[in-house]
Amino acid sequence: MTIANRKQREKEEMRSLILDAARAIFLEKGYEQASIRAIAEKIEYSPGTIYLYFKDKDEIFHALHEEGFSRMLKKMQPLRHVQDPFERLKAMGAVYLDFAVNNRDFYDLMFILQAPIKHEIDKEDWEMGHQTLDYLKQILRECQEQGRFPGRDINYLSFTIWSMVHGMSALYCRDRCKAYHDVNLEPGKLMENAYKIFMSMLEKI
Amino acid sequence: MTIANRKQREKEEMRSLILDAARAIFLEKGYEQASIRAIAEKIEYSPGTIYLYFKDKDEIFHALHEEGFSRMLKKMQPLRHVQDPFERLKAMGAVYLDFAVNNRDFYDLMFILQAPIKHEIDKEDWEMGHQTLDYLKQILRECQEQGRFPGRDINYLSFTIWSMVHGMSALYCRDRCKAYHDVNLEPGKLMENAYKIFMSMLEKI
DNA sequence: TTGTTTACTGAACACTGTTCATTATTTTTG
DNA sequence: CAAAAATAATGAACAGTGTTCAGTAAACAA
Repeated sequence: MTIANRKQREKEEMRSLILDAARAIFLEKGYEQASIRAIAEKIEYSPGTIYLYFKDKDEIFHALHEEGFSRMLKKMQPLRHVQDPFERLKAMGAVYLDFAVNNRDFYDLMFILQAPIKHEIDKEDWEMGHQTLDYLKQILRECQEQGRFPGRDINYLSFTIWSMVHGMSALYCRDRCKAYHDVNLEPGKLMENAYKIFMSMLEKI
Repeated sequence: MTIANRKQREKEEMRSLILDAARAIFLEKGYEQASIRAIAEKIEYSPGTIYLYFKDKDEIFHALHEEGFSRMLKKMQPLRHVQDPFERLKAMGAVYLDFAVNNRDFYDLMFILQAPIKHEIDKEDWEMGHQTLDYLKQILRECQEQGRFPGRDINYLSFTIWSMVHGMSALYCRDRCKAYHDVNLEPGKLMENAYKIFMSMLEKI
């Protein structure tokens, strides 16, 4: 069975070779500007070869999409050690924003780009997205058990919070923070302080 | 001078003929999917003609971008009649969200798409965007004069609020509200209730 | 009517994602 | 080991894209 094993391994190696090149190009140029030919050239194969490992451009995209969520989830792991649920909530938002700022193109790919989302966000494929959202809801439930957010619906509340942090991230990713350049405010400072305001609002809700 | 006048008029008519076709196609297919050839075919001219009236695809995009802001600003006009600044703030957010939901593709074009934004958001071109943002800041200042938002920085506070409503709008435009489909929550209901929560948070800040 | 300016055309260029007959390599079989 | 079968990789081709530009047609001025 060693030969079949090797074939299998080589197939996977080729896939990740393509993905490595694709990641670099996708994250640098964006979805539309990244071309299959550029990916092929980077790994020194012909364009046609890529289609032996991926059905189409969207499938490559989708693989990176999953990788993004996997990375984000990994960054959220340490949160489990934060005892107080409200502190954990605050930390989660901070991790989220940190991820968006430091993995700008991954974030864009995961939450802004339209491409592979069309028919899969309500299916199993959106797994890790749901996982993250469920984790947020769980924290909110724990907060409520401690008396916070009295009478608030967890679904609406989670959407409120998600919208807030996504809003900042999306304005950042798509360069709309520049609207504050005239008052000499960098995106980082802007986001940090806006997040502080939002958290102090959550405390008093 | 009547002949030069007519020429001028015809030039403008041609421009808006192109823009009408472009608007329909841009808003239906999105920026990348909309092709110059499709626009040309719609108005029954050759593709080359379009380049006699617009420098490139981005310039067409930019014209629609401006039109979007102009439309949004128009919808905000009635707000001037709302006396209480906090009520005006609430109404402004509602108008913003309403615009995003009912002019989804315009909103996308104005606040999410990257295309023509690159080098102009900090110049005069972003005029109407700044105008809208300044209006928000003005309302917040009036709120503060009435004792609301004590000690809060207007810039950070405005970014907090913008992020929140943009977050919902962006999640809506890019279909991420589907994450709540499993709990039978429509985007409309989601946004309405999340906005209520956010407003009640602003009241208690 | 002639000459000149203006408006428009559509073929061409360099790109894109994707397919597929052809070629090259590797593995299996005789 | 040689031949046959299976697998892998190619790159030309197709239909599409934004954009340019030599050439043509129409409108204007003399």
